[in-house]
Amino acid sequence: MPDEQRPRRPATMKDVAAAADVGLGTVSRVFSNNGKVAASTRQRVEEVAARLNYRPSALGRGLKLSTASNIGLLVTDISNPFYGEFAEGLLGAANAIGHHVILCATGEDPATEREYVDLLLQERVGGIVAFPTSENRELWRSAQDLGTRVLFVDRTVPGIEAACLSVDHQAGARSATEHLLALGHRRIGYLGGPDRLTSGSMREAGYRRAHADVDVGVDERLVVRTRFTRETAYASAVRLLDAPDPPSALFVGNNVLGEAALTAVRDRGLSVPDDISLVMFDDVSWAKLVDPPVTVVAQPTRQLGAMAARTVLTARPEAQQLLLPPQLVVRRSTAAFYG
Amino acid sequence: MPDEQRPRRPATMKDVAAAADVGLGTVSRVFSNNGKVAASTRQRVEEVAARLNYRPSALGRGLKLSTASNIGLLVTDISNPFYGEFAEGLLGAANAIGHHVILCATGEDPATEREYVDLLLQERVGGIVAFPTSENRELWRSAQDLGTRVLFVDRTVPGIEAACLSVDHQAGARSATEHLLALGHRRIGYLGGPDRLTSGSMREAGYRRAHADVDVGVDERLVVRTRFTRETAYASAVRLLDAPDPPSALFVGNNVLGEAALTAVRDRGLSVPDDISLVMFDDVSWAKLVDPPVTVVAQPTRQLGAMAARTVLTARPEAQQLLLPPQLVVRRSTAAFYG
DNA sequence: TTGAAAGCGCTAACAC
DNA sequence: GTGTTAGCGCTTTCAA
Repeated sequence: MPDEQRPRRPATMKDVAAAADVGLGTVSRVFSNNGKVAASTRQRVEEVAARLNYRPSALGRGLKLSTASNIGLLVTDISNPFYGEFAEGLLGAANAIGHHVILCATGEDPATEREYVDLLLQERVGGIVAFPTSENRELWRSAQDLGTRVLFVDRTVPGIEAACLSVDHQAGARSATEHLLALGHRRIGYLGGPDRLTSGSMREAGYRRAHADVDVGVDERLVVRTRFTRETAYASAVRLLDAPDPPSALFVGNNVLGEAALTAVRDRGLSVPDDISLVMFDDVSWAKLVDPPVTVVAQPTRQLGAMAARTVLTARPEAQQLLLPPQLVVRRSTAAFYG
Repeated sequence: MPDEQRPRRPATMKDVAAAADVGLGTVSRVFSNNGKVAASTRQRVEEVAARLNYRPSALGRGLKLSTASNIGLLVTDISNPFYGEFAEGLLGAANAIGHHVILCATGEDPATEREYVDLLLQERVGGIVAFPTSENRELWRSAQDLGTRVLFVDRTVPGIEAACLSVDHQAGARSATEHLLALGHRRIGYLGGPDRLTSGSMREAGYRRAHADVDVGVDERLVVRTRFTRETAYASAVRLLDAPDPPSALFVGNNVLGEAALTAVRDRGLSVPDDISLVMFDDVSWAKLVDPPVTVVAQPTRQLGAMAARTVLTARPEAQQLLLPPQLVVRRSTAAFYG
């Protein structure tokens, strides 16, 4: 008995055409679903194709149409649950319109970003959905010049006109801060990301705006910006808590920072919300799981992802802004302050 | 002043060749880095290419070589932090060897899985790394017949010989259960996934094995299998806790189940570990954040992902098993039981 | 070391 | 309705 036959070479359209005794065009019409094909012919072709284990090559098709039908997703860290949620939403919507998603994680590193975008451009993706570092202006311009749709999420790149999808960070931060101010807090710490990032600076602006609205001054020693790594975030949180005249409340800019802050608070032996109130941007699963559950600014993360998938392929370079409202979810990590 | 020039059509190798006044082959040699090219020629070509904003088309290249240099990753839910960690590890390693990753999420649905694998096959990916549902045998066989490398992770598909990478679920579950038994627990609940999944049945086997080793019987009413959705998991956890003679300890099979169990325990007004001890498979970030921190069986998740990337493209169909050891991390959710 | 040419699998335009 | 054909952008002989 001979070796089981394992075709090294996948069947091509030509093979199918020959086996079904029809022309190449006919097979193409069957699989691309346009043009007329007699029902009987179609059936015969499909049978033959199934027998040959034929799958149309996206490579051949893409080359001919000179575009691949997939989209690139550029996040900073897919193990961050926020990006996980976003990706899940994006994936579902992309699949619904028949597009594959190529995933890239930059780790906030501009060089890695450059490398990945270059590769996506080589793949001739139809569009790129990105949480960009704020660098690489030339690169993004090249991408647009090449005809690749670009949709930024949460952040922008100075000098680049591109569609941008985002939650209203400023409004979210403002409502969180207002919540704390209304509870009587006057010394509210802010732990945020690098202000080079749009989302970070908008959140900080919201925090300041809320203070200004009620004529409370911001103590600059209580405003700390840090990179999104566990170590630096933790160190920054500690610095905030150890300030000479420490804050009675803390507003943290995302879930990674929130983890760090919560850990630091615990390590300090402080209790939430008795010693310090806590509000976090992003409603990740653990916010409800810890004790007390954390008051958060919730983003419609999954919808954001789905919307990105639906938007990116039609994104016009003329800056188009899509702003979704976030929502304050009050839980038990925030309490009234009696000075 | 005329409109800024935005080439609708990306420059091709031919354009570069013409502009640099060399042959097509020469340009190809420059960018594919094989064959000899004079240094001066190379430089000229590179300059011209940069000026034209040229990027080699992966489509053309893939068609010619009849394989795309990317790999498909098929998870069930990328918003699950376990898959996020895994993907992060995979991405890093794949990037290091110059491969793109196409991400797919099945939601444990065989039909969705079929759809995605079909698409990956059409894309002519070099390999597929999958956490498969246990169905679709024919599909996986087709994939292998087409010459696509397949690497299963954590699970297998009946009837398919494929390389499989996994943590030693049985050993992990066993050590978790032994830990509880050593603490004096005799009624240990098990909340696991569907036993159709290899990982689930291995974990259950480990749980049973630990009992057998010390001659403690397993009360079948304390063994509950559930789907990985929040609702069903929560309902199952409640059922376990409300059993007539409830368990004094609980071993849960993954982080989603763990979330559900913890929530159910809280809603029941029980306290951990006084009323019930808890061990979970997967060391996700919130395990350290909740109070008390949860004892877990930690997987080297990121390494698993990196190893998958490095393995998949050489994976031989002859079943090859790679088993990594998990590690019990004792924290404060488990305590001695004094019957 | 370089140029010319064939062809990878597919689509679309055209002829029948 | 269906067959034929000309490329899409690239790699790779084969000559020069």
